[in-house]
Amino acid sequence: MDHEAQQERISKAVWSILAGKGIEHLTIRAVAAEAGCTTGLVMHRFPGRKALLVHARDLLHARTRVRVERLEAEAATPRAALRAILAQGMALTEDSAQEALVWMGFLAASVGDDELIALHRKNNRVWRDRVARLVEAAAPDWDEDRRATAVFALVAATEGAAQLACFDPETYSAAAQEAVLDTMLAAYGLA
Amino acid sequence: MDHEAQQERISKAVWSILAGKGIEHLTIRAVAAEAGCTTGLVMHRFPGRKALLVHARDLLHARTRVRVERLEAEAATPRAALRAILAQGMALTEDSAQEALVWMGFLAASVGDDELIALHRKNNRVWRDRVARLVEAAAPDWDEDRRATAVFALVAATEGAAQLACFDPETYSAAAQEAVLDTMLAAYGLA
DNA sequence: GAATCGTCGTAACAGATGTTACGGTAACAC
DNA sequence: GTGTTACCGTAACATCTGTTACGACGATTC
Repeated sequence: MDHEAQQERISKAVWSILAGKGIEHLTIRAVAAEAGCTTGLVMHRFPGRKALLVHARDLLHARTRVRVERLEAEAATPRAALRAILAQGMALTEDSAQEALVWMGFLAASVGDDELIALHRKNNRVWRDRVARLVEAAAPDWDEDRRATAVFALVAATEGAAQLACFDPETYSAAAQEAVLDTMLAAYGLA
Repeated sequence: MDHEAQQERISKAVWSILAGKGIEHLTIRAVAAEAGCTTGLVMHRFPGRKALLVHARDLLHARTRVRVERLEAEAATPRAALRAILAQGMALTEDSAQEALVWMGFLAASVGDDELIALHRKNNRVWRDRVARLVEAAAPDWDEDRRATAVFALVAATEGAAQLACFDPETYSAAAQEAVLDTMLAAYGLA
């Protein structure tokens, strides 16, 4: 009856399949089975397969936004906030490792699709701007080039680390990821 | 007539589709069309679709290996070699941006597939070990933890930067990527 | 109580996909 | 010339996929 709740349940099924089986197995029928409903309901809630991806992506983006905003609000200093939100983006727990897989699924689905690429760019720039804002607060006297480079390095390293870790957690443990984050923040003068 | 040459041509078609249309559009027929042959020939050269992915991946791995070994041989110092091979892994040119997309396609195809994941881990550890060897040569007095963390950071940052860049080259230009690499090497004391 | 509307499950459909089987063709051996 | 073999293109097959259409069921309204 509650359409929004149904959409959310279906989007969670999309995440689950993306993380567990990969984008190649993301079919309407698989989503319906995972969500515990029929393909009919899925198609009544979403106009098509791509809308499924878009909504699941938007929802995940919104979730991480509130999570990150809470971390930011709870942090004592901009530097603590910076570290907290970057750590949140890595694959430190089972859940965040799965999220990294989901993001990768969205990314893989975006190749060759202008609409999804545009969506990715928009969301990713929001993320980068958030990190940039915190870096600016943490080091207000830096010039723009230095800030931009540090932001790029931090965003790239955390994203890359998450990806490496979720495919080879033995080689790249949670402790190793945190060590990377801490040494980078220290090396760039943001610790 | 030359089976190996045919396999290579077909694998290049796989790369092309992976970079241009994404893994979801990687079908036998699309590969055959891209390679300029029939699906019959593709299936005579490869036992199935997954073998297509595996061979294309192995071939790309071998290509980057010889490229990286030449860069390493031509470098004057271990630090120069380190920078050269890491730069090679970023999306600094149109070709390397496409390669980053291809790697992502392989990665996306590996989700939920134990055989492909194992292959990815093996190849990726080879890559990490190569970086580790150069870091060790560049900073022989470091303890193992410090080395491992630096290696992880460098590998993660370059891979992450390549991924960010190939989806949003305006925001993450080649110059910005090189700035990230240089500042990271400097920050970790490896410049 | 009858009509109407929203909700959703079932089934169908057209097209695509991986894979297999078969047939033709050219080179080669004798 | 005839048989044999390797090669590969065509077509078929079963299955899967996204999407659409239709009908049943329940609530609501008059």
